[in-house]
Amino acid sequence: MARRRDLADQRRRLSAATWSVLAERGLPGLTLRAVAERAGCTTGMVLHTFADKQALLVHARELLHRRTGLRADAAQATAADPVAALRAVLLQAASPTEEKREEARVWVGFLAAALADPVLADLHRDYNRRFVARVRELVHAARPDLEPAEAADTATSLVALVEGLNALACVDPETYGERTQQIALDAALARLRVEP
Amino acid sequence: MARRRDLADQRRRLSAATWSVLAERGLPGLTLRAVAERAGCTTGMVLHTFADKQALLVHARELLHRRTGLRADAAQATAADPVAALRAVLLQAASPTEEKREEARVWVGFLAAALADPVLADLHRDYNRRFVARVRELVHAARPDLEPAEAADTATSLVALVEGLNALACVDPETYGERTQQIALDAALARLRVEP
DNA sequence: TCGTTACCGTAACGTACGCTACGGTACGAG
DNA sequence: CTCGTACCGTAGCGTACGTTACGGTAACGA
Repeated sequence: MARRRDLADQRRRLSAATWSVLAERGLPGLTLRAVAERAGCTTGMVLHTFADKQALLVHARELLHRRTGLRADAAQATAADPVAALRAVLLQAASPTEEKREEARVWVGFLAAALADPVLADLHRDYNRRFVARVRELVHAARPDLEPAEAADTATSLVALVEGLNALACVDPETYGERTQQIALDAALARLRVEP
Repeated sequence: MARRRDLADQRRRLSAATWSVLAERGLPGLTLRAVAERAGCTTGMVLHTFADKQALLVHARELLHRRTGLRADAAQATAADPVAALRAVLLQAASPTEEKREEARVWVGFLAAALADPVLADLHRDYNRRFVARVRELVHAARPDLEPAEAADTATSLVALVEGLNALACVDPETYGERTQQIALDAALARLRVEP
């Protein structure tokens, strides 16, 4: 036996480097060499940790989803009432701050990559459906009187609004600033507080 | 003098080929060779028509914007009342049909390309702001009683919803089908019909 | 009809990519 | 301390990219 490595930690570091490069240089700049340089290692180490580039992307995508999921759990848990929980979950999924906007750029990059890669497309679809399901349950908790179909439509609408805010904030953070995103979300949520 | 070419037509054809490749193969598959093959010519002809790849992308982006703008004009003109005009403009900007979904994939591709290319980013921001301005005026026409700031917030919200529907329909057309998109838009527009 | 010239296809250049193979190196076991 | 092995950096392979240069070709004026 010889020296052992922390494989999980390496994968985590390389995924973080992948996000960083993707946010900064975009999809065309996401090369194994760039990821290796950002992680402070070589392409040899990257391809000893992941079988190929797609495996790296898949792991980075999964880890990103898990991270946002945990953040959503936290936001949901600390909220006082169901409406506040719904608002907290949606707000943290949007990208008001610069840090979140970087995450939104990563999200757009993965979305564009998914258009050419069926595996990434499956992941994207799965994860988005899970997010819709979470929002749907929160909508149901906030407004138990709504029909299931109505709650589902509301959830897909809210998720679309959030992802639209993310996409637009990527390229025009001035128009889609923190205040604007909060106002947009609160306006959409206002329909849940009063009877239609 | 010798044979003359229709430069504008060539540019139009190559831009159409660019959209087609971008929708089908995604951003990584958008190579000059693929565009040339789709257009039925060679890379030599492409680079005699455009100075370089970026010029081709910029032209394709501008033409796409002009096309969607004209379609929005048409939708707006045939509507009976301001609310109907607003609804028609937003619906045609969303992607209910398969044909529109292809356009949405192109839109996502350009968005991702804009994250790495400042020129494309400028175009994207400009065009989106113009779309927001159009929607803002339609909102004002539909609800003249709203404060300007309120109308602006409503417009940015509606645009975000539409683009979110587009982005999500790209990767999950089942969840974000024609009916769902219409319901989402109508629900958002319902707030404009009644006094808050 | 013929020469001129704008046009574009062909071929190849340099570069950077994903990926592989091999050799050196550092660590844990004995 | 020393051996053996798991690990990873180095170097380079083949490929495909954007771009360029040049020669052939087709159309227009005369």
